[in-house]
Amino acid sequence: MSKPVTLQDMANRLGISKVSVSKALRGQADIGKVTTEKVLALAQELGYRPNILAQKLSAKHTRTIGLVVPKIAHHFLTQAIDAIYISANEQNYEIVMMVSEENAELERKHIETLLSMRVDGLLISVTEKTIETDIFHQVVDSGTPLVFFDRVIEGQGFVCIRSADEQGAADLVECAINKGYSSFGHIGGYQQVSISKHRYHGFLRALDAHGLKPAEKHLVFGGFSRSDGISGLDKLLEQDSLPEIIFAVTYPVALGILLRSRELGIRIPGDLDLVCFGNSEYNNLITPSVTGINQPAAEIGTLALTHLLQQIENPEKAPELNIIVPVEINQGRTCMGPGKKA
Amino acid sequence: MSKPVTLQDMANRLGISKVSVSKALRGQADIGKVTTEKVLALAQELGYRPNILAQKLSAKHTRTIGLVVPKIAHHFLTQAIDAIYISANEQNYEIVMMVSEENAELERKHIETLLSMRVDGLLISVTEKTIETDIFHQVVDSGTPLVFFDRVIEGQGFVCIRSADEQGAADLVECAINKGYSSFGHIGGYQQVSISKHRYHGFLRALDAHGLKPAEKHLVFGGFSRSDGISGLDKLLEQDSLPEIIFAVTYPVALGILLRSRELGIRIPGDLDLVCFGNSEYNNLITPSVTGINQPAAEIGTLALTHLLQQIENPEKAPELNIIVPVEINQGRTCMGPGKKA
DNA sequence: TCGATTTACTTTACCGGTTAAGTTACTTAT
DNA sequence: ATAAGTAACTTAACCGGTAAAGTAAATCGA
Repeated sequence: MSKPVTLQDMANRLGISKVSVSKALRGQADIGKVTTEKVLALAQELGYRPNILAQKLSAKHTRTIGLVVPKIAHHFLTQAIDAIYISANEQNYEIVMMVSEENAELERKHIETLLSMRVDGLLISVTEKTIETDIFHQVVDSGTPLVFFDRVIEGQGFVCIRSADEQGAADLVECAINKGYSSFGHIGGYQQVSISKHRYHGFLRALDAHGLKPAEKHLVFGGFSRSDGISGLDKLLEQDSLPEIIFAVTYPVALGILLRSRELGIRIPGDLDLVCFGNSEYNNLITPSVTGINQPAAEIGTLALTHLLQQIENPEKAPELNIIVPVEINQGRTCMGPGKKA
Repeated sequence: MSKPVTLQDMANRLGISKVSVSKALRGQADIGKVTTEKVLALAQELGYRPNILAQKLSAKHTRTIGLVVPKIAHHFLTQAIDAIYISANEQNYEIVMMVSEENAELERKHIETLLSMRVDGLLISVTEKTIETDIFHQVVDSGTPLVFFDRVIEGQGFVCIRSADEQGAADLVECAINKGYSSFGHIGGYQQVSISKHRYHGFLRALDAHGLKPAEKHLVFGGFSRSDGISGLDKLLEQDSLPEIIFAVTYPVALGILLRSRELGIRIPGDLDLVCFGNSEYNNLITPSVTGINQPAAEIGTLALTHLLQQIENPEKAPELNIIVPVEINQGRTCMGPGKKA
């Protein structure tokens, strides 16, 4: 349990000042060759490791980025986080990630902690329950660059990077319409969350463009997970009829629908068809594979970091910016045309 | 871009010393009620946030744990990480996670950085390529508590927490033997990695107990990912015959085998059967679902953190400890008995 | 009534680095 | 010969906190 070696320790041993040691380690020119080599050798021998806390305390910036995500066991986020870590590493920045567990209060607490750590910037994907936005304004006002990604807060002057939720949903529904479907249902997310709203709007827009309208009874709103898909389908089954096809707000919701329908003997595709926003690495292994949307998670993560670093290096207050990254349709076997089995 | 407020700033404004401000903020008894309230009010007004770097610099410990994982887009690890974050948060510890990307050199670099950050302890799951162990010994020798989880380093005096790899593999293979299989292949991991070795040994032990032995040509060793399953199957196909059933070292490897066999028109189950160590949340949606092993990821994560915190609070050098958490078989449809289709 | 407490602060020192501003001996240019 | 440089260090000061020791005024006890 020996205390770590400090500059002073080494200085004492060599009979020089700690500043000389510090300079020698950093290869500054005003330390003699002989001394420098002695210092380097001793550092090696004693296993000297600079105290980063001390270094950062006197430095102007910390080369540390705070990352706040609602959860990590989530296909999209996992990929985005991965990309962020990789890019940050390349740029020699450290990431301190905190998980808000879909809890707005914890999210706030984490942000405070990260500010206290004097991170150079923050990357945030908000919880599904975040409503208060004053903390985010505080962050920006205090001069800390902030970029939202995926789950963003729009219209309040922030920098936001997200998937083309509305356009993607519209394209997907359009694609279904072109295959001949005319009766659509939606199992959506809470409407205060930006992605839920966008996806629902895209759904309505595409239908509207073809003179279609979903039946009130075919619309259900809830959370983003598998269980919400299960309960969503159950709610639809309480009605007197099912739509031909359901647009699910997330991939897990679609899986919930798939599972529940299997239990109930409803064939998908055939009795009921299905599209969703999102995908998973397992999709081409499940039967039926779900027709959905590929989100460029890695790209969004990298882009978010890039924009953040840009702000950090360019310390003027960034104006509101909404970057919307296009998505693509992933053809599965749950949307083959009305009444057709795969 | 205003500089953050410091104790000194507030002290100047109030005409008292910064130490008084510090004490007031921490509610120490030797500051008068009136002053304390003034300080609290001013702190609120100015949005004071203590500089954690400075706090930690003078404190003996940092209440920070370093976490090093080989990757995050990995079912088991994602769950374990999640559990670690949750427990750490409960215990008021911060986690700094670094991702080694299955790269031993990066792993080493990350560990150095974490030590430089003066973390109170380290939680490590090693890369699939880690061979050199001197850095880990350095960590322990320097007095920093260290706990390995999942991918551990055994027999070198460390504290390790992992799944019952050998027993689980043996049980799984035993179960297959009881269904009538007698010709086994293995697509395994690099043998320097503990879990690869254990799973392979469990495989051999179960076979041996029944007087069976795998053919040399039916053994392939490589990495842990889907691509390794694909290339592994390809290697087996270069031989003159396939085994009846393959034991894959991880779930992703099993998926790789599944994908490749589908491409090649090899029916699983039927032409070739399959079991593996591991599982995923999508397994019961995949056709065929893979017969495998459920690992208690969250439990292992929590346990690892618990043991680490125990060491931190109890600073005697921990003796070697190997905690092996039991696993269970998850019945899928890829091991129904020799030659049977699901 | 005077030393002993108590109250409410302040001063000093330290955590382990970095930067800026000296200092000293040795060269070099004129 | 002497001002001016230069090489190789050292000292002082700062980053923003915390702990320990010091101090002055007010209160207390016998």
